Amino acid sequence: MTERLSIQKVAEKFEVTQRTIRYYEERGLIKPSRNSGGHRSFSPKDVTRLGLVFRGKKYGFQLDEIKEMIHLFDQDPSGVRQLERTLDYGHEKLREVDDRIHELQELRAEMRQWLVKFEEELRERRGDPV
Amino acid sequence: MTERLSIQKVAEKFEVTQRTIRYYEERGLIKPSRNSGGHRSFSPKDVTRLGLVFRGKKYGFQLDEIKEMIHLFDQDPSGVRQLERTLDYGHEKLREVDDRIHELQELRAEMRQWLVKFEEELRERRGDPV
DNA sequence: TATACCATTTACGTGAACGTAAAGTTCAAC
DNA sequence: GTTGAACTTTACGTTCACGTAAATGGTATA
Repeated sequence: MTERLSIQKVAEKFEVTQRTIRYYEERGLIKPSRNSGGHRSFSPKDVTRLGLVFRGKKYGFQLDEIKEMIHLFDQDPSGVRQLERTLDYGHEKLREVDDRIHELQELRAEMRQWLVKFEEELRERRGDPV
Repeated sequence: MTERLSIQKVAEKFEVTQRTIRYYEERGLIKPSRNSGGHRSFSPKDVTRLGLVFRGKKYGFQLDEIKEMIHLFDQDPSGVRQLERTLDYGHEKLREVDDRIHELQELRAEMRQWLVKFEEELRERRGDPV
């Protein structure tokens, strides 16, 4: 009794519209199976995969990039060569994520500084003791 | 002799097209001054400001959000009330950045795990010693 | 099996962030 | 002062990630 979900249930789960889910299928990010009547039927694996997609989106990746990444995650490369190529790609993506983190930390530091400066300004105007 | 730049120079500096620069002006993100002939003339301050815009973009913020943020950065709020509101907004934005960093770190951890798994797989197939 | 509510595809619409082309104006160098 | 490159505005075009509507067909329950 594997929990198969309708498109509506999936859409509710991720708080998006059905259109979004269908669009992701259109773009080749997912391929849910169909029942006898042609309705989409989502396996837990399909749902997990969609989770990856939404996470990727949250991080600001494009759908095409996400597509590449999830194909990495769910394919079991046959040969050693293929496995090596896949690993290289994975390391590259990891470095990209590292860079993003680093840049965000720089932005954070800048904002902190700016906030501290303004807080000092506020204390002065209020005449609060330091 | 303050280094005033043409739109072309600025575009080259940031590796974008002139259209992009003009679009940012259209949207109210920058307001470079004009020379007697109506051509845009960018002061160092204008350039710095553009730098903020591109950084914001890199982090995945929308132009409207960036607009709010740079207005925050360069305005000197007059009253204490206004200053407080500005600070609140700043803290909110800082938390958003923190959240993004945290999420990216989670993604990073996942990718690391996945890479380690695949590297083990590769060693096994190669028959390498551990 | 009738009814109400799902789901399906097809296809045109939308906002953000520019691209691109046209027609005219200014600048810089000779 | 003429010429060519750089600049200006105006305005329509494009891609991404969906929104939305229409026409049709499947599903569940009384």
